[in-house]
Amino acid sequence: MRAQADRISDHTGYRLVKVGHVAAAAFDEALAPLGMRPRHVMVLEAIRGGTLSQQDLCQLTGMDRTTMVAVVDELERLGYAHRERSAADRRKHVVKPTAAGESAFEEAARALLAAEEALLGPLSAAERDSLGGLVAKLFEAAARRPG
Amino acid sequence: MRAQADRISDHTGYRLVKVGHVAAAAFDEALAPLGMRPRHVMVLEAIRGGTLSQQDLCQLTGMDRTTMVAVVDELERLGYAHRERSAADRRKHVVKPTAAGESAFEEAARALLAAEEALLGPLSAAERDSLGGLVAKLFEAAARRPG
DNA sequence: TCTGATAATCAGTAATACTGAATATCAGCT
DNA sequence: AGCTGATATTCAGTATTACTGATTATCAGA
Repeated sequence: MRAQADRISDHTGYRLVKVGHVAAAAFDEALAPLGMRPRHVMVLEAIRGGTLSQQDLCQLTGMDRTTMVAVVDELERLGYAHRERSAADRRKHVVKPTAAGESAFEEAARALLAAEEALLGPLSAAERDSLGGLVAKLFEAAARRPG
Repeated sequence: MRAQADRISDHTGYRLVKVGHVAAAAFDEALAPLGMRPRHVMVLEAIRGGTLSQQDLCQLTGMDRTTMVAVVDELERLGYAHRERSAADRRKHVVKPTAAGESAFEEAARALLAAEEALLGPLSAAERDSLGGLVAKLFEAAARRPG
């Protein structure tokens, strides 16, 4: 009747935090050869197709506006994107991918997928599906909260 | 046959990172009224019973030695622990809890448990068990890695 | 043509986690 | 006893992160 863990480090919450850190480090490492971090890939993904200002990108990704300035700076420096002033609203900087940026995104997406494969390697296919569903539930519940 | 998510933000790996952040923030918030953070509680927990030096605590918790100095400083300032020079090895500072520290740990453990309850609230009991098992597997696999 | 709001940028700040150096002490060898 | 290399703790300094607040340019509406 008593399934409660004694030590804090045996609790699911603690382990969720740790696994999140490990996953974040793995994704950083997977993208390091490309000179990017996950946030850059998120932006490259978002600007495929759409015409998005930095502010739009902030809302889509949850990044701070000042962080977004730096991320777009870096994507420009890498030759993966460039800013254009919006003709409709000249306050806005529309961020557009370059051809190199589009293929860099493809490569980064593959690298992230491989890192995720390695991360979830200890789990069977059924277990991964199960984990995906459970984490999605927690994710959506968290998204509905103020934070 | 194709269960792969299109967007990065739909992947389990990305969500694991996010959920980890949310959990960490929830634990910080739960302990804020006590003037502590999870790392302080980890140390308070470890020093119940055992006779541990700061170095021992570093190995148990994974914290850096310089971080541990600050954590023990803060526990002393709160009146929850104090350093004693080890008689056996005078290089070592044995960290011992005060009576106030022991009850503060109990209260902190309750606060963390409540925060975990809230975090896992969206899941049924069966789902929590399932998540706990899956996260434990990932956690142990990560612990075996060099990082 | 004002007024208040919004977009992007920049400068400065606070927190985090670390590296490397300094000090004190130990354990083993001669 | 005295020397050598290693260990425990501490401190100072560094790099990174994520932010707040101020600034400039532009917009939309009275």
